[in-house]
Amino acid sequence: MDRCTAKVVDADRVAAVCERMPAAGDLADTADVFGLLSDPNRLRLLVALLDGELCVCDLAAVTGQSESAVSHALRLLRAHRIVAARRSGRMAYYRLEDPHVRMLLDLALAHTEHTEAMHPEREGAP
Amino acid sequence: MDRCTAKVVDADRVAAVCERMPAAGDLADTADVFGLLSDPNRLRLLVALLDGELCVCDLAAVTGQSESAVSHALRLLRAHRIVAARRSGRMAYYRLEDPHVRMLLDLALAHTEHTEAMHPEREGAP
DNA sequence: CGGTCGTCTGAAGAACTCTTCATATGACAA
DNA sequence: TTGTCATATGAAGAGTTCTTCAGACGACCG
Repeated sequence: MDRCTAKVVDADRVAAVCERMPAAGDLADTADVFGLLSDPNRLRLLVALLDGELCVCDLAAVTGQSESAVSHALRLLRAHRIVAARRSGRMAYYRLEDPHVRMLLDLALAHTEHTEAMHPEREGAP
Repeated sequence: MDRCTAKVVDADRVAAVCERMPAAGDLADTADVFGLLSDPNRLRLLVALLDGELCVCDLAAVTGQSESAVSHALRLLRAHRIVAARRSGRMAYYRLEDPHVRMLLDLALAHTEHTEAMHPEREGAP
């Protein structure tokens, strides 16, 4: 409507796709979620939490990161309600809280395990 | 075995989770894919391509980006085999090529459309 | 052939993200 | 209370990613 200002080849398809396009806010939220899953260390943390809760130091051990790094990562994930903490004395046990993210992880991991070697960094047409 | 060096609370769970942890390479690939989906403009491009191919200028129109920005984004996506180009004269028509990514998009969008307002940036425990 | 159009590319600067170090907090033990 | 442990935080630096600009390339039109 208001966008789509410049030259357009297939105006009808463009209009149809604009119709179907989710709201900017929804797209931003979705992109944020993907962004949280886009760091190998955070991904390791989340995968570790797939089978149940773990404390910070065990998460550090499993994922091979410093406890500080783990704490920072968990803070981010907690702020976005992807993990939640249970405190018991001075220990903090984290669990995966967002079922939506769990599904994304399951789907993504199922595929990368089957899809052997999808080497990036190669160009398109020969 | 070799990692998990420092203090550990629940050694058995740590060992079990380490077992189940995917290879570093697989995790890196998965994180890469999520990273490609983590930019709102790239996400818009991919969503636009869900229903079929579009040329670069129409993609620019639909997503409200400059054609240069679209071209850069498509180059990245092409390098990772997520989209593919069909050339016809001086036009380039792009389509979504990776069915795995299509599934991730479908799953993610289905959820954000249902899940009203998942506001980020709020802390965990009160 | 020369001009224009659609697309692609490289380089540069701005903006963001990640890691680390140092320190803070709050719980528990002695 | 004092010390130590598990976790949390802030700030700074290194590294990465995005956007824009300027120009290149090949295809088509005249």
